[in-house]
Order: sequence, then C-alpha cells, then structure tokens
Amino acid sequence: MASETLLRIGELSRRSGVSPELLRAWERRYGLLRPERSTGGLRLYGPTDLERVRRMRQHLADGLAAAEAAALAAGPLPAAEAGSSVVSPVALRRELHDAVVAFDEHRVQTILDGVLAASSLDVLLRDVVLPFLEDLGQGWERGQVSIAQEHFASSVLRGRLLGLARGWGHGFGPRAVLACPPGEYHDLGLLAFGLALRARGWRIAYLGAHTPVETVAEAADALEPELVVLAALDGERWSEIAAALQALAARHRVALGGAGAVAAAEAGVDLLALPADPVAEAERVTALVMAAR
Amino acid sequence: MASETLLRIGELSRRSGVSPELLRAWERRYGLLRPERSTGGLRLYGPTDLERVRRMRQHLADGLAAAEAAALAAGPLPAAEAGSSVVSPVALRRELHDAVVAFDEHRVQTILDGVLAASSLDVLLRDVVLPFLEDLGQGWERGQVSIAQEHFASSVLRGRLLGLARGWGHGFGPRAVLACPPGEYHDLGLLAFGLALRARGWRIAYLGAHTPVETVAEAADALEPELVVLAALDGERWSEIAAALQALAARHRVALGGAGAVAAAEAGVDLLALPADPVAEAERVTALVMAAR
Amino acid sequence: MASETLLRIGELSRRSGVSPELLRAWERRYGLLRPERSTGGLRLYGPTDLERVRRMRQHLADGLAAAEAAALAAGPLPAAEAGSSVVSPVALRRELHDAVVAFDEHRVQTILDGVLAASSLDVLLRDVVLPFLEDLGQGWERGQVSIAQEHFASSVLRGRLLGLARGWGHGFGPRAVLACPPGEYHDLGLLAFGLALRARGWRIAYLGAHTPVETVAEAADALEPELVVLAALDGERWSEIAAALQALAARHRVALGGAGAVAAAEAGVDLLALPADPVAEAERVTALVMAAR
DNA sequence: ATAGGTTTTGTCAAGCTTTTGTACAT
DNA sequence: ATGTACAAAAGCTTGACAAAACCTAT
Repeated sequence: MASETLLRIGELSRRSGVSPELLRAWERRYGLLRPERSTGGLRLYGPTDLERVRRMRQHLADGLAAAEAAALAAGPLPAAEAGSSVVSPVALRRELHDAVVAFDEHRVQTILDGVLAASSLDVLLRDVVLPFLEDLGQGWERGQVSIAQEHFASSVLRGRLLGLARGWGHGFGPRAVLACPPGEYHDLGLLAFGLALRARGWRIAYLGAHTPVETVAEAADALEPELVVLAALDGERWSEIAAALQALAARHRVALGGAGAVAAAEAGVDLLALPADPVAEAERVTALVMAAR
Repeated sequence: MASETLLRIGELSRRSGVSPELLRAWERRYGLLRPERSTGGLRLYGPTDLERVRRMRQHLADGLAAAEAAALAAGPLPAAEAGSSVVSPVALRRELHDAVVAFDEHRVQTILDGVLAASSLDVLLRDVVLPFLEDLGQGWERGQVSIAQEHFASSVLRGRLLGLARGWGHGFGPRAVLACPPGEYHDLGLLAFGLALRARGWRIAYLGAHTPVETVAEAADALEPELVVLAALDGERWSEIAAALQALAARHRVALGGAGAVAAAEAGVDLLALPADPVAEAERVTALVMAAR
Repeated sequence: MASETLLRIGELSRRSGVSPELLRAWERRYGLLRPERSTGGLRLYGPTDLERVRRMRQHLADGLAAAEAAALAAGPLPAAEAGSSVVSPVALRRELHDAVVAFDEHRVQTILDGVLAASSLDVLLRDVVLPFLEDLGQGWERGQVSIAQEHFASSVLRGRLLGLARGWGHGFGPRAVLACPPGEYHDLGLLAFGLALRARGWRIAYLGAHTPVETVAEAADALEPELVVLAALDGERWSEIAAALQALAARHRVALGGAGAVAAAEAGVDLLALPADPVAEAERVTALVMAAR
C-alpha cells in the first residue's frame, strides 16, 4: 500500500506514450495532473496519474475535444479502477468455468451481474463472454469440461445475452440484419456482435442460427438494412452458399464474420470481411457506415 | 399533444397511392380534406387524413360516384379500434402475428409484457406462446409469414423465455435435466416446459437443442435429477437413439415429450410419455413426484 | 454530475452521419438542438443530442418534411430510448425518480422491465428498487418529493413486485411466513425479501402490512414454516409486541428485519436479527436452512 | 395535364476565430 | 522547467445557390 512509486515526467511519458511537452501542456491548460515537485522542482507523478493519462487518450480516441476529455479524465477514478475489488477477466473466466462445471446456473448469473455492474457491455463481451466461448469452442482441450457442461453454458449465456438484447430492434439508428448460414448453430458470437452494434445505436433484426440465405434476403428486402451480417464458426459453410451470397450482395451491403470469413469475402465481390473480434468490428463497421452517409 | 406528424402532399400521395394533383382536386371539388398550411402555403396533412383518403378510395372501388364517395369519406372517423382492455388470447396471437410480420421486436416485447402483467406464466405459455409456436411450426399454411419471420419470432421468444428462466437452477425442489435429442433444434416447447416446471418449484438444468443422449447421461449422472426430459418436434428422432435411451432409463427416470413421444415411450421400458401440452404435463409430473416423496 | 461527455460538432457529425453544415442549419432553422457553447463559442453537444439527430433522420426517412421531422425530434426523449443498453444503478435510480415525479407509470414499468431483462432479480431489488425507496423516503423528509409522489411510487412498485410474486407459495422449498407488525404499513422491503427468498426456492406465505402477532401465529401454526419473518421500518413497533413475539418464538423460528431489529432481537430469546439488506439476508437465511437440513 | 412562379432544404464558400499539438528560446 | 510562439485542424457566421417539391391557374 504505502510503497509509492513516483515517476518523473520522462518515465510517465514513456509509459503513457504522450510526449513530455504535451503532458505539461495538458497540466497547464486543463489541470489534468497535479504532480508533486521534487526539491529541485521536477514533477513527480503518482500511480493514478498514469491511469488518468490513459483515460485522457481514450477519450481523445473517442473523438472528444481535448478540453472535454481532460474534464472527464481529471475526475475521480471510477471504483473499478480505484483499487478494491478489481477482478481480472482471467479470474472471472475461471470463476465462470467453475460455476459451469458445477452446473450452477445461479452462480453464473451472479458473476455476470457483477461484471455488468462494474464495467461496460463492451468489457463483458470482449473480455469475459467471448474468450470464455472461445475456450468452449476449442472443445475444452484440457478435458475438464464435458459436452453437457458446454451445452449448459451456452444455454445460460444465450439467455443472458438475449436479455440484454431486449428492445434492440427499436429506435432510429441504422439497421442490421443478422444471421448464421445454414448448418451453423453457434450463434453466440453473432449475438455478441449484435449487442455491440446496438450499443453503438444500431437497430438489430436477428434471425439466428441456421438460416437459408434466401431467408436472409427476404428479411433484407423487407427492412432495407444498412448492413447484412452472416457469421459462421465453421469455415466450411461459405462455399456452399457462394452464389446466393453474391445475389444478396448485389442488392445489399453484406459482411461476413467468423472463421474463414476473410477468404470467403475475397472469393466474392462486394463482400466485407469482419476478421477481428465482434466488439472491434462493431466499432469499425459503425465508423464505416457513418462515413458513408 | 404537440407531437403531431404532419405530412406534405407528396408523402400523403406516396402513402395513399393517390397523385398529388388528384388530392388537390378532391379538396377543391368536394372538400375531402382541410389541410393546414405552412407559413409558405404548403399543405400539411394530419394523421387522420390518410385514413380519409383510404376510405375515399374504398368507396370509389365500391362503385360510388366521386361526389358521393367524398361525402361519405369526409365525415367523422368511426371511433378508433383502440380500447378493449381485456384481450382474448386469439386477439393477442393475431397482434403477435402482426408484430412479427413487421419484424417489430419492440412490439412483440410489449405484447408479452402486457400478458405477463395481466395473467400468470401458465396463461402466457399455454394460451399465447405455445399456440403461436404451433402456428409457426405448421409452416404458416396461409402463406402469410415467411421463413425469415419465423426465425425472427423464434429468436425473440427464445430470448424472452430464457429471460424468465433466469435463476431456475436455484432452490430446493426436485431437479430436472432437459434436452432435445440430436438433430432436433426446436427447443422452445422444451423451454416452456422447463418454465412450467420451475413455476411449480423444480430446479432446472437445461442443455438445449441437439444434445447427444450420452451428454444428457453425463449431466444426469452428475446431478441425479428426479426427472430427465427429452423433447422433439420431429418424431423421427426417437428410433435412432432407442438403445441409448434405454441405457439412460436404467439409471434415471426418463420422460419423452413432443411428436411421437407416446409411440417412442411405449416402444421402450420405463419411459414416461408426455403427450399433452407442456403446462398440463408439468402439472402432472409434479403431482407424480410429490406423491412419490 | 461532472461526468458529462460533451461533443463538438465534428464528432457529433461523425457519430450521427450528418454533416456539420446540416447540423448547424437544423439548429438555425428548426431549433433542433440547443448545444452549450465553449468560452470561445464552439458548440458542445450533450449525450441526448445524438439520439435527437437519429430521430430526425428516421423521420426524414419516413418521408416527413424537415420542419415536421424536427418538430417531432426536438421533443423530449421517450424513456425507452434515452438510455443505452446498460446503465449504472445510479443512473437508473435517477431515471426512476424522474418518472415518479412526472407520475409516469408506464415509464416506471419500462425502466423496471429493462433492469429485469438485463440483470437478475437480485440486482433489481438490491441495487435499484430498495435504494430507490430509501432515496424517496429521504426526499420526502427534505420536502423534495410530495406525499402524492411517494404514494404513487409505492403503489406502482408494490404492483410490480406482487406481479413477480405470483405463484410464490407453490413448490417444494422451505416455507416462510412474512408479515409486518401492527402499526407498520411499509411492507415493500418485506415484499422484496420475500422475492429474494422465492428466487432461492422458498415457498412464501405473505400476510402483508399491519398484522397482529396472533394472526401471524395462527398462520405459522397452520403452515409449520421453517421461518417466520416480521419486518418494520419503524423501530418503535417492537417493544409493544415483545411478549407476543416470545410466545411465537417458543413454537417457531422467528426473524426480525428492519430498523431496530437487532436491538429487539437481542432483547428477546431465540430471535434472529436480519440487519443487512433483504437480498443478503435471504442468501444468509437460505444457507442457514440448507445447513440445517 | 402543363406552365410558370414559390417554398423548402441541403450544400457550399469566404473570411475570421478557437483549439491544440509541437517547437523554440530562456 | 518555464513561457511563448506558431501553424494546422476544426469551428463560427453570414450569405448565397440550386434542386426538389409544391403552389395556383389555365
């Protein structure tokens, strides 16, 4: 606790990636940091200052003006970062794992409640649920989890994510139609993508697993969405539906996610690939659509 | 209410299918509409005007002279169809149907909210959701609903039911392990059965669609439930897994639900059939288990 | 409320997809937005402005004239859209407060629906409803909330919680008899406790506010519950009924909740105090009963 | 239905100011 | 380390303009 590591401006600059001049400018103009001074007048920064600078940069990356970013970053640190019960995503995933192994649905729910209360939806998806699903998808190579537990976990998570999805068709943002291609029954990643889009203002029409491309086309023709997204864990799915995809892409903007999406997208015309994780791709796609308007 | 949507003539024309010139002619000749005017003199039509134009067209199609048609259509609108506070299940299903056809997720949720506020879970399941699913399952013989809308509806309902299922693994009651056999992906009926059990105090472990019988056995061996339930819409599923079912029934009490469940249960030993609707069967099974205690 | 994210026009443009020039034109011509200004005169937009712009665009897409679209979009935001998917408990309580002050029952229900869909019942009770009631009581003391508003909030919340309580006497778990002592009319905390118990599998018999201890004893003698719970906000209630409580505790396990419960429990024999919040106490009591089984 | 004039609305430009990262002199 | 300077980026106001939509009258 008492071991206070005080950094000088050069070290803070190196750790934060912000030039010393700029750090001084932020201090002078916005009072972002209030470093102590050495007897010789050198700035000495405490451990929270680095976190403040990181928040400043995050807000700038979000598009806020420097003055606004600083006003937000200079405020008190939210409890999550302040120190007490900072549970790492890794620890959370292990807790989830234990709860699933015990078929303890209530504990799973409680853990998710905790994450949701302490952080954002993005964090829940990117750092907890999706990595956890990745483990699931890899067949639990350590052999500690049975198929039964995998089914159980899927069910509970699907319920939770669909709960967060309530009302996601409502509003005024751009529309997206989401579906998995025929034969693909793993829709949790797509669900997460839908939630990440929703958090960015989109309206979602969700068709779920195992949907024929013609069916997707019907919905797209009816709704005229800004984006149609198909996602599959299994890269085999794409080749069988290449022709139908092309027909769809002729009338709508179509994106492909999941394994093999890049290859499948390159094999066609006017197909957008979503190779990265759902949250990142939601961010990217949103920027893209906003720019196109 | 200040929130009145005023349309200009072009939009009214688009929505009514009547050319702007004709709309103006009807106004001049018969006084069919009395639009407000913008400061610049443009016509601004209120929400009732569209209805008036539709009535005008209907009367014309019925063979009335334009002057007569206008005289009828210009009259006051009959009291809106709004109102009826106590809604019959049939009306609710039609409302649900309309909302699904429009891909209006929010409306679906609102309708379900209303049912849940006014009645019990049993009513929601037995009289609304399950009959509605039945219609879905019959392929919407009237041809008014596409596969896309069926997928959409399944998704929304699954989310809703899973939301009601939260915490259903917790408590003191008898345990049930629920799953659909391999190849069966329609799990909404099973979900409804689980909820009906939960409302009667059971603890539920839900494995969901497409679960190998061996996987069900794993879970059952781990949890030692009072009851294991497999359900399938597709009666074909049972024969392929008859042997595995017998092995399971040797160690646990096993019940089969859905189409062909009676035949499948009679073909084996110690298999309980659940032929009636999920709510009724939940009641029966509960009585059975209580008696056995 | 220092943590308000203010956007400059460029960022609002990027997020909404509307050019800065057009945003300024909409402001000048229709007063769509009323941004604050920086000291230098730059426009600074609040978080609701983005939603307003989205609504404007939607109305335009629906065919409304810009002037009409703006008139609709400039109005107050409906509760459902105001918040993004996941909101902090603090923000939720503020929203609830606003809805109650406006006597807007539908908005209250919508807010509660959202919490219930996104989180568990425990969260609804522990982090939203109960703190909200606490705030409301204090607001009333300080004269910021009228008695009418408090009554309104109580009745709406009671209706909602009772709706969730449907069927809670059913099942297999341990039984609990719940009541408030004579003179005590605030039963919402007790209701919340009952729901938290129910979520843990208990069967609840609820006698409600202002119940003579003899009446509680009658019910307890008939039902032989694992636990009898009396709760009062007003600590004065206990002394008058100390003797009757002792008689009850001789035949049943009795717990006391609410203000002064600890003192009252210590003043007697075999009385269990429930000093913490209802959810935590429900958890504790359940563990206790499970251990005893 | 057409013609000729008006209103509405999105876009653009010119000239000036504010904001902000970086550089430089002390 | 401090303080000042500077220039690019972003923003402000005013004014104008043209295409689309709409008006009246013939």
